Amino acid sequence: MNNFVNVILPIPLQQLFTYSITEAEKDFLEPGMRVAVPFGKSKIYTAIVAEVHQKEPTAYQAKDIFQILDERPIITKKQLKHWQWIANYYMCSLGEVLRSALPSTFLLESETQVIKNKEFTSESSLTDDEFLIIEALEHQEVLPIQKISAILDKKRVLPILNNLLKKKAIVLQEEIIEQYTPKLIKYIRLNERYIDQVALGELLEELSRANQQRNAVMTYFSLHGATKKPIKQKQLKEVSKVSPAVIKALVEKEVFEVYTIQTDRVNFQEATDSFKELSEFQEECYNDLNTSFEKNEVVLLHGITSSGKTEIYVKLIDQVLKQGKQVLYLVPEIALTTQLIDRLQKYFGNKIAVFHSKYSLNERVEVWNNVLNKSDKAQLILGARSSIFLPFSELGLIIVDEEHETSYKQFDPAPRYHARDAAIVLANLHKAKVLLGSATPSLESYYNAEQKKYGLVELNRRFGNVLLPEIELVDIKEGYRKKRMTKHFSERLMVLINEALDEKEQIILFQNRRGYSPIVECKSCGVSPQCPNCDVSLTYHKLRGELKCHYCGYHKPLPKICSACGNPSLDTKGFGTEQIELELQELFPNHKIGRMDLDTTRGKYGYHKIIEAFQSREIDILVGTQMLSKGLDFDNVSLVGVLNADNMLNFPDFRAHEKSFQMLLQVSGRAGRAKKRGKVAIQTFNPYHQILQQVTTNDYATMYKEQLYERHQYKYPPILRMVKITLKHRDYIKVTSGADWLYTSLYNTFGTNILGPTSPAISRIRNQHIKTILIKLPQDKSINLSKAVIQKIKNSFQSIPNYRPIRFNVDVDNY
DNA sequence: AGCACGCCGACT
DNA sequence: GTCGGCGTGCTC
Repeated sequence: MNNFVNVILPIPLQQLFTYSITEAEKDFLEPGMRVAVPFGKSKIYTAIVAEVHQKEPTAYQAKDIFQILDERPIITKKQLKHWQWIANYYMCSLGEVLRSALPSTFLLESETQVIKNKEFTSESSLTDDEFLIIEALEHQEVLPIQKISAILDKKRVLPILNNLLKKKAIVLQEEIIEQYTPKLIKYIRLNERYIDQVALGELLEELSRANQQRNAVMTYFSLHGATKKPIKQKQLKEVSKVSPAVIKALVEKEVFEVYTIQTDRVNFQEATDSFKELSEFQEECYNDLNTSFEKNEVVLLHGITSSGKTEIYVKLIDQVLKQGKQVLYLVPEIALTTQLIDRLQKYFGNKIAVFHSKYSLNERVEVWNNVLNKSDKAQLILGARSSIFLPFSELGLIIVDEEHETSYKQFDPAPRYHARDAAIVLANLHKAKVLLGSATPSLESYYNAEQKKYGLVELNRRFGNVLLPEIELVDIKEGYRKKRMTKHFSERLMVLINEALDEKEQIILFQNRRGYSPIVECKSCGVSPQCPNCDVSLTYHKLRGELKCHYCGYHKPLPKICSACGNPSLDTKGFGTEQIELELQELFPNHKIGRMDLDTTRGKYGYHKIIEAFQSREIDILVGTQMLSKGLDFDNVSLVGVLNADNMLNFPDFRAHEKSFQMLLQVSGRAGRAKKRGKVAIQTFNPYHQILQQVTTNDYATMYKEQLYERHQYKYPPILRMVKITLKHRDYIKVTSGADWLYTSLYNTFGTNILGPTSPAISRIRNQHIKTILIKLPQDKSINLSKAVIQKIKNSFQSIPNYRPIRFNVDVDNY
């Protein structure tokens, strides 16, 4: 009987691929294992086994697999089901899901290696390039193709290599490179023969003249006696203060032995704190949640900022861990949650594993393996959106914290999934519960709760009855008209800042734009420098004296004269965080100003440093973009200022109002903790805007009602679902005609439910012209059916030769 | 997606 | 004459 496997390859192709396997391989292979398979002319890829079967393909000859890479599945059956759901729902291939889901370390790829043929001698027959290669191979026997390319400084080296191959001068070989390197730590132990007291006495006697060596041995004993644990070489060196040579000498004398243990790169301490006593309201909320979970799979917890949601989560987590089940705690942006990690770590100690993209690949593999092995170290997983892809075996609870955050949605590349929604499906597969938590729930979740699809629990008290901050709107239209502004600060805001500084309290200022100023404009001719690759104005970054594009990374020095008219009359318009920071330094020279935005938080510990400096009160005023609004608690902040609320409100998106409300309330929540009532000042040109009014009264209910009414009126989610199609190409005419064609074909099925084609606000990025089409999925038809139609139209689109090179992205639930 | 193949214009 | 540009087709 012939045996075959269907495998998922990490490429964006819809189909699975079938390979032939031997009888022995059939007995060994299971879905979820990795195999290395030859693909195309020469490459070897890592694939995941999806199915083992006996159905021989008829249209082609299946190739043999190259190698089995695992002894047991590294992907669980539940994961494979979950992947399938994501691929179907978000209209992408399983291969794309695979690429996102698996740490890239697991995806070994072959690299072609060039090896010299030793029997080859007739070097005279070689061309110059060929000779260079052979010469390089004299020094180093094996060279990857890239190196060859570098040596010759040419891109196309394959023809040359083919000639060498013909002349039998070289051999090619595909090498698979294992990327994961376990971290090994050196330990020291005493040679067995000195366990005997007499032998030990003799040893010490023998070392009586070697003071340092004796010292090292004595230190070993005191360490060993104190901890009874294996002793690291490093530790011994540090405590005894001897040089490495001393230890080496003892090893050579066979007094000490060195051995290595593979360790995890990330280790947490044991738990140090016991759980906090819940307040009366928290306790009540906790009980409500448990009651709600009896009836609902998903419960939405709407708890105002500082209501102590985390403490309630902790109690729920503990309850689930005690049943021996795993808990996934999703957070929007893990790098911002060092405070949360610290807190959870105190309660759960080394049961926590953290998973996010700023971790190194090796660290991610370790977390993956720990989860797969159901290790004690990974009972509670704290992670960003991609942690829904970890190989859980027995998930009991998923917490989605700050459920409304947009960073749960992946926009590029595919799979364009929403981690909250994918988490609910994942929980379903595990029969686990989901808790969505937020102070400002997304309309869709609140709607689902209202429709009784989710349970709903509300928590309206701040912990310790701290009052909600007092929010005032400051009209800056007047201020500007009467020239009463101090740079970008209104009189009122200046008063509040001075008051807070006098009281030695800290201040957070929020401006949702980085750089110095978003537009540079010539006062003589009105021309402003644009990015050559994108359809945007360049942002001025004063510190670096540069004009920068925030979309493609293009940058150049600020020109002295206008490139259009030649006059030295360039001026800046609008302002970003950098300008605010500089203004503050001028206005408050005796206070320390900090800035937190994408530009200052690069690197693994970028955030950490700034947050710590602010927490330890080294910084008095912190200026930042929206990243300030996420999950940070500072106990000495009495004032939060929003410099301009209008650009958010006027953003051209159906969710602009909802998002503004959420962001403003979240930033406001940073004000006034423990001690006293905080103050929030929101500067705006339009203080009568209904959203701003709702923010001042913390009126979620009215905001929800009004926004939902509008969504009904204009048929937007959560009333309807949407799919967004994005077309991109370098040729403007090509995309435009493609978009028109697409509109016409979609019109037959969807009629007026299609919006577009439109050029987005930024219609060209990295020299790619963009067109978008929005499809509102009709309520009266099945969503799957509608998606099938879209898929069919996509296929026809791509079979038109002229449109084939146009990039075609489908984004389901593009919000 | 990646990669080979093949066809065409710009240079040693 | 070759190098390298990119359009086209295919991958079990």
